[in-house]
Amino acid sequence: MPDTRTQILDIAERFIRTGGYNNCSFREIATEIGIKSASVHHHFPAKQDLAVAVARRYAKNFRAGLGEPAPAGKQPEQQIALFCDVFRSAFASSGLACLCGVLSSESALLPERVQQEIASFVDANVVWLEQALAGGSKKRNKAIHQNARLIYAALQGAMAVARLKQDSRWLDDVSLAISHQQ
Amino acid sequence: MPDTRTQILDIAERFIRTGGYNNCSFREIATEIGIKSASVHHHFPAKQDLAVAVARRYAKNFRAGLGEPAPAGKQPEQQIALFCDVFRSAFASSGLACLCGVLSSESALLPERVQQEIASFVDANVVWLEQALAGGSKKRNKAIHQNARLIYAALQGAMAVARLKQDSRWLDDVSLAISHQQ
DNA sequence: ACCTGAACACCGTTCAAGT
DNA sequence: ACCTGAACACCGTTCAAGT
Repeated sequence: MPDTRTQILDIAERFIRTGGYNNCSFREIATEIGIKSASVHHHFPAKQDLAVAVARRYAKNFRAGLGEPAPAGKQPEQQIALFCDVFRSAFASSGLACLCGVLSSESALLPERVQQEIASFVDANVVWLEQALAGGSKKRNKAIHQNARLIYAALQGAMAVARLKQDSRWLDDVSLAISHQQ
Repeated sequence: MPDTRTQILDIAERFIRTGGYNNCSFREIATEIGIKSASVHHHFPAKQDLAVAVARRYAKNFRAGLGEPAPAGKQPEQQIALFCDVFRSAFASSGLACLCGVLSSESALLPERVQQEIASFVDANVVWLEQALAGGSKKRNKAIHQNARLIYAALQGAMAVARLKQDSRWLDDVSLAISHQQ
């Protein structure tokens, strides 16, 4: 049995990745654990503190899963395929979206600290993709820069539509289109 | 001065495109117009009725803006550029996201009728892109199918990040990457 | 047809109080 | 340190009542 703080983070992450910031309620978290909502505030004073903590933990796990920096000595195609597979397996196993994708599209209603946390996670992902596309070398050019953004944006968009239509083929098709253009 | 119903639709669309479904409140709409929230329910009995009406009107305007079906006799590159520009000019002029992109990433918390409305709007967009990529001919193949999905997903994702970072270059970069791979 | 006030169960947040 | 009950202003929704 994880401690209360970890339970709160787990449940909050699930709520946010399911339906966004407003779908994550202190009262529902409390009910699921079996405490009162005021007790959740003891661990995370305000909702933005909880969201920032969820985002930090999520980013750390995501980076650990990918390997950081992008593992050298592999072909760019393999690394890009690995990146795509993170999204595809998340959808296949849990149906949960990327925390980042959900919160990005809600950014206007997020506290600024939460926005900044999500923004730096996006940056980290794009840097990873640029490393992967450069194949471990130091070269960076406009094509790599734009292509990394394209891949990241397309996966976020495809994840959203796959969840909307409950159809993993959207993620499959976009992953294939990405790999074909390498 | 538009009628009350139109005012409600206008304000609701702005709220949803700013921060999603939960960011759109009957009470706030009512306050902005100068009536009571119970009066808004006279025009739209439940929130899902309002959301469906907003989605229908939005989809109609979007299609009218693009020209439907994709105007024949133009080069695919020009038509794809046109599609990208819809997103870029929406961001530049109003900072508002695509209604669809916002609601897609929240789909788990939407009433099913709203989900279906958004899903069919996505379909219409992809069909438009497939027509554009096929250059007016009847030919459809896997590459066109996947590419249309890639373009749509990438623009939705890029819009989300552009709003998160308040940086239109994300949309510019992704539009360029899309045009380069044609 | 259009609007309102009042009620209901929800929400985040605060705070004094308990252990 | 961790939890609670009670209060506050918010939310969608309903409904009887007004014009």
